Amino acid sequence: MKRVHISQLGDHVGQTVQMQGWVHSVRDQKRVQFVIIRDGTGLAQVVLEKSEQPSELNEAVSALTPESAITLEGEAVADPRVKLGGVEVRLQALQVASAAQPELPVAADSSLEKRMDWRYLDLRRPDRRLIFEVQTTVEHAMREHWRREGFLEIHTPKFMGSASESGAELFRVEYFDTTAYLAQSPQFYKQMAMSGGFEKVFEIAPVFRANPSFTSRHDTEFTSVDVEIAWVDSHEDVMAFEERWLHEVFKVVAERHGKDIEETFGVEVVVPSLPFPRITLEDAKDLLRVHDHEPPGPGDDLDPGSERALSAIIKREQGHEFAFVTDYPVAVRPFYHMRHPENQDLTRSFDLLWRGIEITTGAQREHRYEQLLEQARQKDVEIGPIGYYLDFFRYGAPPHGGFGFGLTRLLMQMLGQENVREVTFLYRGPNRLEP
RNA sequence: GGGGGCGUAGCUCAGUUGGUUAGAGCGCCGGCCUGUCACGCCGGAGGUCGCGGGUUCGAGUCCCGUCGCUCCCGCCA
Repeated sequence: MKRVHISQLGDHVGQTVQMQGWVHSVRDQKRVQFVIIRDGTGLAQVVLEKSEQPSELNEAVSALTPESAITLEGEAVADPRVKLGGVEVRLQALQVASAAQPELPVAADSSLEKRMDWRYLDLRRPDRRLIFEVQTTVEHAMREHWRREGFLEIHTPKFMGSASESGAELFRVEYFDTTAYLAQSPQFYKQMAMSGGFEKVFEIAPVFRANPSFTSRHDTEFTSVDVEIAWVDSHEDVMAFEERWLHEVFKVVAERHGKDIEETFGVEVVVPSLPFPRITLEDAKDLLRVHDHEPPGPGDDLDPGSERALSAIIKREQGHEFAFVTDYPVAVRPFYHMRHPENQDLTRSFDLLWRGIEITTGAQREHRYEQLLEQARQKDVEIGPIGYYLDFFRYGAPPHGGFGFGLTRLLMQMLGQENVREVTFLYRGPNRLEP
């Protein structure tokens, strides 16, 4: 007997098949019983006639509780009466692998908190499943693109002896007789790869930030997508890579899931045209003022409200959902961002906004040892603990740049979700360590 | 860390100016129903109104405290 996934059922009409999945619902009538079974590929109707004297199989169907894990066998039959795909399975045998207790603790419309408490039940919903189908496609498309362009994948340590200077707070952990810190970013190590001669590297890995942030787009552990590229002339080369790469990723997602995403979440996956708009931070502030949105003061980064407003303006005026904001002042960037040769107050840096939120921070890095040392001093960065990092630049470091990219923020915007928790397999925040 | 909002049945919520026995929909349990597909119909069970204190003849409702959640700001991806 052939074991089939529900999406393949149509190819097996007339055959006896085995299916495995969860009880989606049971409609137990006088003369006929229906079970809707669900697996990772979809929903299917299972039917069983009932005579005056109910059979053992009838009794077993009557006893099914929603969300029980079952294996069943039956004949796949085409029947135009079946609204669910026109095919149903005439039940012949049923095994309950694991019965669900009656009264589920969550429903699709439950609060986010309750759904997080019972995340495994939440994830069984087909629309939640789609999120992770898309995530898998996104990461795969990213990797394909990287490999085509000769990138190497690296896995950097998550235990560190000192901060990686992202500005975020550090988690301290006991480490034998000393203290270690959880990595906030693979920043220093991907730069080491540059000095290691790898030229182009990427990493998709967790990062940890001890910020007590209570917003819909922050968590204490999240998946960061990191890229670093050698021999760049400026941050422009980094942006050129990122837009090309995202264009490709969006193309793949749109082709493979565009229709499902539109039907399920009501949002269109728009493949962004090249190049993405670019605007300096100061020009962005001017643009906001022209449109009656008061931006933060000189020298300050954009606040979330300004980011939303800027995205909306650029979308309206240029028809583009993305925007690179460039040339941030030294004050709001880490010491290792390279400065503009012609203006020492500005960095060769950028953020990428998509649909109003920041999904990337990037820059050309300062690869000249003396200059880097000087910039660290100017920012009052303690040199001692990062000596190992500074050493990376003592014996021939190529000019390089890169970016960090928030995978969950991308998915949240792509799928019209209002919270990164929805697109995170298991969310970690200031008040959540379980499940 | 600062500010706003919310905690009532398994789930989502309503609950008037403080007033008898706290309600609805969904779900659950039982019965009925000739193919349902959001099945339908009838019946039933189910509550420490987050927790503690106060005001009052009387508190789900008012006051104070506390815990939890959530969103915004700050910080960032």
